[in-house]
Amino acid sequence: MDTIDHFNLRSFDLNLLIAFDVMMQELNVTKSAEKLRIGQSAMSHNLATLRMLLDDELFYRVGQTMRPTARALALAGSIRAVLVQAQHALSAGSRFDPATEKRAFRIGLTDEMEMFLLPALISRIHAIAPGVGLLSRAVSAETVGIMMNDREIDIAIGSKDFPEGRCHSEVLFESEVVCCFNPDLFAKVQVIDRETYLGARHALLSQTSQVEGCIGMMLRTMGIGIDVALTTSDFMPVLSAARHAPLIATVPARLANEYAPLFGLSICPMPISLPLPPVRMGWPVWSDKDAGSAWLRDMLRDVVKGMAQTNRSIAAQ
DNA sequence: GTTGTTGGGGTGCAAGTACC
DNA sequence: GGTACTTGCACCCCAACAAC
Repeated sequence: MDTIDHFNLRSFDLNLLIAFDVMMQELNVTKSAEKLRIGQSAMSHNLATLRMLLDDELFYRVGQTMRPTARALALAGSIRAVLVQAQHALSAGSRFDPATEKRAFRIGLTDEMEMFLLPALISRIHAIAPGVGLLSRAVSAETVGIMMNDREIDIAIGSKDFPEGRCHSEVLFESEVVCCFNPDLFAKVQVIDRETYLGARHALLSQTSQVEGCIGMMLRTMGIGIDVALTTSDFMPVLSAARHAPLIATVPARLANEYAPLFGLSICPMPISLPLPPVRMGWPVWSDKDAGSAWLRDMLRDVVKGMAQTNRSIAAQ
């Protein structure tokens, strides 16, 4: 059995491991500090202490982001494992062993998130937690709070704010939309510029009863009106409509990149900058002490992080 | 046992630096 | 010029220790 050098460990503030772990997730000193609820300079001091103790730069700056060194990458897995184990040990009465657990989680997702996240999430869960299942429930901004309150879902993902006080939330990733169009139906158009966008008819997504959808609403609040020919809650009909009619489909970039080519559609950046809310993950306060729920949140963070890394490598090629 | 002193650790402020 | 990170310095808190 391994022995523990208590004397040496005593000289190492274990909070530094938490700082390291958060830094590995955020790769940003300011955001890590916010997450730990300390000042940005305190976070920087923590990093400096870690660098001195571990005799490695750990994170180095590249432009506006921080990148982990090989040593940091090598340490990340072990440190995360130590922290997860500590959390499990401390959450009395609430243990969760993914390898043996038989349980179904209920996740509230929009149609977009279902297509985007679910395949990668279930693939990851299947690999490490064969007894865990997922039940996807459709949610909207109007229903998410009620469903959490009624314990119909363990976790929800969407772009709307979650009811304050009754649940916690955190940003999973930033939103981005692009324009998709059938080049055969838009003669002489290579790129959708502002003038073309405003002069065209549109197919949009809407999670509410509003015909104009959230994109149309955002544009209206900016004093811009567009001609909306179609809105649906499902993005596949939106893309299909753009394939068969001279319509511009404004859809999330993540889905456009994957599915627009299947419909023979061209993809262009959105010519008008929109204040899109980030995609957030929310969970009810009653699930705070549920180790399984915490595990699922970690899975989602990892899946999103993995997708971001994949996108970065594709962009770099 | 109580009180005062000292030193270490953690944090924030502010200035400096690097990068876009 | 704006944003993000680093660094030096000062402050505060708290534990350890000494003096009474």
